[in-house]
Amino acid sequence: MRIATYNVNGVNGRLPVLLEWLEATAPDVVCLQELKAPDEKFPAAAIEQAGYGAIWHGQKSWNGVAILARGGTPVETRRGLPDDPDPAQSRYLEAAVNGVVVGCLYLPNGNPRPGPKFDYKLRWMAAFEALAGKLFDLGEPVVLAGDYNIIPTEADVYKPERWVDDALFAPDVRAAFKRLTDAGWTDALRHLHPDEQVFTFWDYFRNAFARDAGLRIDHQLLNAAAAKRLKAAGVDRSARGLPKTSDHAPVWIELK
DNA sequence: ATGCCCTTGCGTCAAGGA
Repeated sequence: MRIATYNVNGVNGRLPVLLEWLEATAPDVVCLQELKAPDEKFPAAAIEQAGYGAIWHGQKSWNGVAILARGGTPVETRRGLPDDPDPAQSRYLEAAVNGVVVGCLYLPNGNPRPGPKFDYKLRWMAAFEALAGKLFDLGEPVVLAGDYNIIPTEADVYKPERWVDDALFAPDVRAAFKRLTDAGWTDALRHLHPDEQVFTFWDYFRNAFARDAGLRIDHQLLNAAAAKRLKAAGVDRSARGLPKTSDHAPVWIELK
């Protein structure tokens, strides 16, 4: 079972890229972030045509998350975080697919720091951490996949010194991510590629992708039941090179 | 220290992203 997460940066603007990638790689489950579309503008027909059932949690202009299942339909288990600090922002959706619980998240960016946006990021992370605590011991495999907007360590950014004041690399943000892995959640990509430089995002500025000036901010955290089944993980870098593409690349894991 | 690029929205600029 292959589970992918992909911040599409506008599901309608990137629809040709999304469909090309689905066709080329055929993941079993896909978590999408940054739909930037209200519910009624989610391209459900085109996605169904590609062979995927879907559930989505949209919002006008910003945010928005969706879960796709190849040849089926995800069974929704949660919409929004419990104690969400701002329920108007669509950033969390959760579903069961073939016995695996998949949480799809779009964690707030938090810039500029300090400020209200950074405070919101911290509050959102606290609510997410509380939910993760409940999900870990569910008994079934759980995968929390999405755009975390967190650079976990200096190894996850092309030039750490440039990012010391950024909300993605802030000490309390990195500490929150470390608390999750210390609690037993497995950072799938880093677990299988401990010494490799692996990026999932390259900004549109300064020809960043061509220079490989990237960040690793899209993650899949696995509870113990899911980690036992982890076989492989990787980044579909080729999608980042397509015309009119997202600034993120899809990240995938393979579970036995 | 700042802009770079790219998206959406009632829109020909602003705001958000990371």
